[in-house]
Amino acid sequence: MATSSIELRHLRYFVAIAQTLHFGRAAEQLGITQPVLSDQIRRLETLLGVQLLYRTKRVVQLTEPGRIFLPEVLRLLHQTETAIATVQRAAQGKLGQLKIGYTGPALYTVLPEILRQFRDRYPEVELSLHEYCTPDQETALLSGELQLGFLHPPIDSPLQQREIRCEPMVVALPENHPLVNKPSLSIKDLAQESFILFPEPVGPNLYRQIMNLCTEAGFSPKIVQEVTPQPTMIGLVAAGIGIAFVSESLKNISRPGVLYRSLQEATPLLKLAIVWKSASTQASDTLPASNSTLTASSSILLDNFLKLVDEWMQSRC
Amino acid sequence: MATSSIELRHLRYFVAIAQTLHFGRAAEQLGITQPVLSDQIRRLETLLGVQLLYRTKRVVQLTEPGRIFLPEVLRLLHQTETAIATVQRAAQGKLGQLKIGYTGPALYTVLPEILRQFRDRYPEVELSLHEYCTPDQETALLSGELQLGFLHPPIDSPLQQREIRCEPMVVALPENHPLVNKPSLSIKDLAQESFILFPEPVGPNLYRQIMNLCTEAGFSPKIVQEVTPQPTMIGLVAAGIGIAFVSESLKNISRPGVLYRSLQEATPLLKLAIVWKSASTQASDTLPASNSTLTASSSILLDNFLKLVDEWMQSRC
DNA sequence: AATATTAATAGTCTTAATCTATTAAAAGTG
DNA sequence: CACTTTTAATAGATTAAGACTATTAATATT
Repeated sequence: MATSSIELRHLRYFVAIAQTLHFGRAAEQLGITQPVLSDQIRRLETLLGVQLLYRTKRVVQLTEPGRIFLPEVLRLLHQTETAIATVQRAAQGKLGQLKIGYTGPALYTVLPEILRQFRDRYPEVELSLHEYCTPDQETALLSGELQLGFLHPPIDSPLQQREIRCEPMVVALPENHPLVNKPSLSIKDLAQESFILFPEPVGPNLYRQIMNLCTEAGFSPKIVQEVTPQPTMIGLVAAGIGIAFVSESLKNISRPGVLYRSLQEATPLLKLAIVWKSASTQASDTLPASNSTLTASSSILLDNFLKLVDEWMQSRC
Repeated sequence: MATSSIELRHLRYFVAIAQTLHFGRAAEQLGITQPVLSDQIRRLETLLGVQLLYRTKRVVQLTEPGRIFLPEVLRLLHQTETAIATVQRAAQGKLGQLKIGYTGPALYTVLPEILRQFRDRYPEVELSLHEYCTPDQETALLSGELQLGFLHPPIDSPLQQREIRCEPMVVALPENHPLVNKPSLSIKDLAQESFILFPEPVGPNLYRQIMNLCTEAGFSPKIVQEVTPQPTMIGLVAAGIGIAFVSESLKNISRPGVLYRSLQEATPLLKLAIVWKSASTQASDTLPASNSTLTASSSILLDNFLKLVDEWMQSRC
């Protein structure tokens, strides 16, 4: 009883014989002996229930079903090779999907440059980008929804992180504002001002930093508007609604009607870090040798990304 | 040393485990035992050089390459099934290509009806039709260029044939021709007429028949024009160039200005036969038992066509 | 008629796929 | 914390399948 099913071997053998139309030569080509080939082809025909070859002692020909089968099989074998190549490229981190979170400020500083470099090196890796605020990124990273985050420390979750940038906040003023002409600006000068600020949950740490600075200067800031994207904040500043703290890199996006001033004393600092979940979710550190492969299997894509960020930072120093 | 290569079995096993994420259940589903599955998957990973699964003693997960591999493999297995189904349908004569030759007159009688019936029953068989005159069909059938011919016997080649129709030729006359009013028409009445005839090589037998008839009636026909398609001949008759012998079924294509008259005495007969090359090209009749399968492998499509023609003829009696 | 070519057959050997039984590790439970 | 349950890996034996060599039967070709 022939229990076994059709295997790729059978198909490879069939192709060889369909192309040579000669059992002896086909067998030689395949590196097997002729009786084996005869047997295997017969087995294939039995499994299919279809006669593929018309053979006499002298001549071999494809039957009509065989002629129809051949291109199908060729396509199949070709796709098998493609699939194997694909999975091997994926294993090298040249293929796949990387889910990345980022905050608004990250988008105006390092993110574009890093992403561009990564795409240049790994053009077939799909980068799926999601704008999340820092706390949301933390949970998404822990759940595995994101694999890498560009966010603002400190964070307390058990995640790996690496600070990649730290920039001071500056004050954005409408161009006709009286403080524009003051040679040096202090926090105390802002006591009576109307503030445009982001909502607390979007960046609780920075929010606290700003609040503490004001409190130390002896006042509680009057918040007239809470909005999220920094360009929107700048827009409101231009409209004369109030003043705002924005990250220094926002200066690059110059907007008519808005001027930026640094604070002379202590200033809020916006730190940017990349954060990811440690590969050793399980007790992988109990296994001594296979550690590297475990990390690799977890995500080479991530490793490659981190490596690239490292290189990028070194080239900046 | 792992000499063997990747087989469909490995892929089937991988799919099962990728879907269950459980060695035990996947093995059960596959009808094998769990250690076998573990071993085979490990072997697949070795052959690929890629870790597909991340496994602890407790949990099984797909690695990123594994996730990418899965849909490829599913597609591959699906196409394998499709290819198998295709070749099996081809073996039943439901799929394939049949090359058929026909003469002009066949096109105006039985051919359309038979083709339509065949298409209805075997919609996926591609009928490739070629208009050839009788002698050309003979050589094309012998060389294998055509598998079936609709032509006009007799033929002397060693081909199988079956007469499917025999129709008398009628005389096509311009409507203002004096012979139109004669109650019964004889060959002798045509002695002085101008004839429009097909060239001899197109239908040597019929040509000879007509010539003999005229000779017996004591004259040699005056041929004013040799043209091929019968509708063109009718057109020339309508133009008053001469008279013509056409097959009776041409009456169906009524053309203003042309009238048809039968000959009262002996009349040329146009026989139509289907002709094909015998399946026993080799000495297949020396083998007693496997004869049917040999015929089948040669062309079931042809067999099916012949069977249908048989049915069609019986329904006509 | 003789020779060469070719696919099939017979019989043996070896590999590898599979099985059963067991182990090691991890998670849940009283 | 011990105890049970669950799960994948390991070990060893068995069997099936693939592959090899040698031979045969049939058919062209000379």
